[in-house]
Amino acid sequence: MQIGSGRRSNRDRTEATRADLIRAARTLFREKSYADTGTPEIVAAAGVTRGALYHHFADKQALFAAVVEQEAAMVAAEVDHASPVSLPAREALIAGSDAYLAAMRAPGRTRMLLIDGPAVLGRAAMDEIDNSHGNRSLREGLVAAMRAQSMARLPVEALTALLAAAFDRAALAIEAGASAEDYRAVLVALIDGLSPAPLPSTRPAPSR
Amino acid sequence: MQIGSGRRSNRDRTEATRADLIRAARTLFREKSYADTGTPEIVAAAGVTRGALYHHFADKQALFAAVVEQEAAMVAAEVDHASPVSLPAREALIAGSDAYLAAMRAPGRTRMLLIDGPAVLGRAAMDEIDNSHGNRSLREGLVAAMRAQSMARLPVEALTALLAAAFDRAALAIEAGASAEDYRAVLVALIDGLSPAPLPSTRPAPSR
DNA sequence: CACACAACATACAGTTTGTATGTAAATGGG
DNA sequence: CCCATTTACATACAAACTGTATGTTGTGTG
Repeated sequence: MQIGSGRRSNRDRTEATRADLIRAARTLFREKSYADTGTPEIVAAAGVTRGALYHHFADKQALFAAVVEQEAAMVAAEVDHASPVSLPAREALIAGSDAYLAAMRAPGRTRMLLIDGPAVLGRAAMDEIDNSHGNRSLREGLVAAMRAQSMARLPVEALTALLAAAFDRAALAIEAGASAEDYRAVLVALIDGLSPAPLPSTRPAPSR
Repeated sequence: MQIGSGRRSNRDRTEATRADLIRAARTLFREKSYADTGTPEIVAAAGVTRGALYHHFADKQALFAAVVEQEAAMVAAEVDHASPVSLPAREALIAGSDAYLAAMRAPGRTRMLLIDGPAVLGRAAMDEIDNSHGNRSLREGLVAAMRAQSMARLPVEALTALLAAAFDRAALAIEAGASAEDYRAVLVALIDGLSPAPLPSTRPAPSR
């Protein structure tokens, strides 16, 4: 039996090969760094040759970009899934940040998205990817909180970027073995600190 | 005339060559990325051969580490110089963050310290470098603020790391062309938000 | 002064990336 | 249905780079 060996359309071939390449590359980029992963290794894992790679992608960076974009979308999906719109603004933000930290625990994600991504694609490109996927819900959550008067009115882009940066660093620290509770407590404190008036019971988390 | 051509001691030779290599590498690493800078180019700029490089440094990474360490120390020195201990805790923190953002405007510093550094040396190594130079004053400032009751008591390591991450991202955004005022305002808001009670007149400092 | 060693310079081997070329399969018009 | 063209690959090649091994010159030392 030959699995789908008959006459495959060109579009199917392309789709399948691209998917194979991206899948193999994703696995390797999660295990090792971008620099430590060679194209011969990738194509071997994908079961094709380097010719196929360079036919479908301009270069190694382009393949990496495709992988990163997909991975960022996956993270964003997990986060969006976990923070329903029904929650009040502050709780939605905290739920979202918890979901983000949980999603970033998948092995290799932090290095790929937070370390190699900016280094290989540049921070501008990473910002674009982030803004088109993950950061959008964060920014919308912040805008909603501001509208609900539960957050100080601040430049939205800057606030989004800096909170996202804090989330990112927290994810890195937690993967490096730091206390997730500590980082969560500080993140919550940062969020709550942005409330114009102190919330009824904004008891600071106990320092470890 | 031969500049110091006579009999140079071995220690002098080593010192001079290492300095030449680090200087040339620093210039190039500030202009281009780590990946785009080859060792042939570095040694040519330094006026030596690759043999000298690999005699004094284990590999390209080790040279990069030396450059990064020096650059991080320079930044830390500029920051420490600009935030005298006489200021009250909050003002010292803000002065320090301003100084940090100013120091990071030196061309190429953000890429080298915030992008390539973590990617090439790993975030663990970068944390070690940061903690031994720049982050120390930040952490001390935070501890002082907590002691002065002008800041919520939070896990110090986590708070230091997350604020540093926000500073870093602000530096990157500003270099990318974002509004320095916006980012400064958000940073100040984040710092002020950590005060347990709203200060009497926490009027945001006029953005420069 | 001679021997040992440090500080290089040169030569080499192995990999990797991107490109150029070649081949088989698919698409589309007549 | 057939043939020309294009697409999807595979193979071969050239260039560059990194790290190492080897050779040479200068320095310290008994």
